[in-house]
Amino acid sequence: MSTAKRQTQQRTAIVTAIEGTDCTFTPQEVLGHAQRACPGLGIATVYRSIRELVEQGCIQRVVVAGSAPRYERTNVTHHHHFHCESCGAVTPLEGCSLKENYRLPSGFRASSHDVIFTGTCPKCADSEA
Amino acid sequence: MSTAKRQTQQRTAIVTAIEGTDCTFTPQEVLGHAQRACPGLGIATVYRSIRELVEQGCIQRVVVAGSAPRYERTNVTHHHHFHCESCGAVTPLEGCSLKENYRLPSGFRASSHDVIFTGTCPKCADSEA
DNA sequence: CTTTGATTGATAATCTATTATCACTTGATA
DNA sequence: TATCAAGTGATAATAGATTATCAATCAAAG
Repeated sequence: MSTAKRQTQQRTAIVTAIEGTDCTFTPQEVLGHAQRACPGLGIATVYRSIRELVEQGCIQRVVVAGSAPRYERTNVTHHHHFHCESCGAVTPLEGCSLKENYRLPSGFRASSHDVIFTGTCPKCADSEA
Repeated sequence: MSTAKRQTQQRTAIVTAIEGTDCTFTPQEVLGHAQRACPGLGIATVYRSIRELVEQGCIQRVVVAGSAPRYERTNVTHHHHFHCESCGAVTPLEGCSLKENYRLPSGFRASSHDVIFTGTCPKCADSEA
């Protein structure tokens, strides 16, 4: 996963941070992780790299509930998401929960689909109990 | 569906406009429809009424792709959405396309779920051809 | 019909995400 | 190593959605 012509500490740190995520991420989260390897890193550079990676098709924007816009690597297997209303975490759910034989009404052509479950994650369910 | 104490032309027009939608709507769309019955209507009043209706549980916020935030009546039968990348329209899809026997990993408790198909709607597919 | 506080419209303000600007820094090449 | 355009950080600017403000209006009650 390369972002552009020059290899800079910043880009390396950003790409490494993104590759380290297990699911979706926000620009702010990337900033936080990448700053460990690259302390002075600024948010503008994160946005620049994210835009490049989107243009390259390495990552894509995904929409999860009312939270801030998120991105996700495209080189991951098909999966869906669980959004915890309590802690805000977005967790990947393996596999696809759609009916195998589901068909859209005639005329509709879907290039992709998303399934988002909303509720309470195990961690928050425990702390509530 | 009432919104508050006084019955005003504005609230009536807004509620009527919302009841007339077949699926999701944005504040701007409500403004446009309600202004037919109530010409001077301002966007602030639409936002005020929408907030009241959300607090009353009559409508809820839904998230559809990268489009502006949308709302939807809660008194509709369970369904999902198709988002046309070409024209931006959001169309309701009857029924539920999830596997009947689908179970979340242990520990997760979902209070709701959303399925969003993205692609081309019949209208746009026709005009492309 | 008068009163009065709820409601409204216009618009300024706010909030958050994202982009543009620009002087300074630095990777890659000669 | 010297050069120089790509890249960067700080921050101002932008954009869009939503909320706050406030004087004017109006529904409802007497």
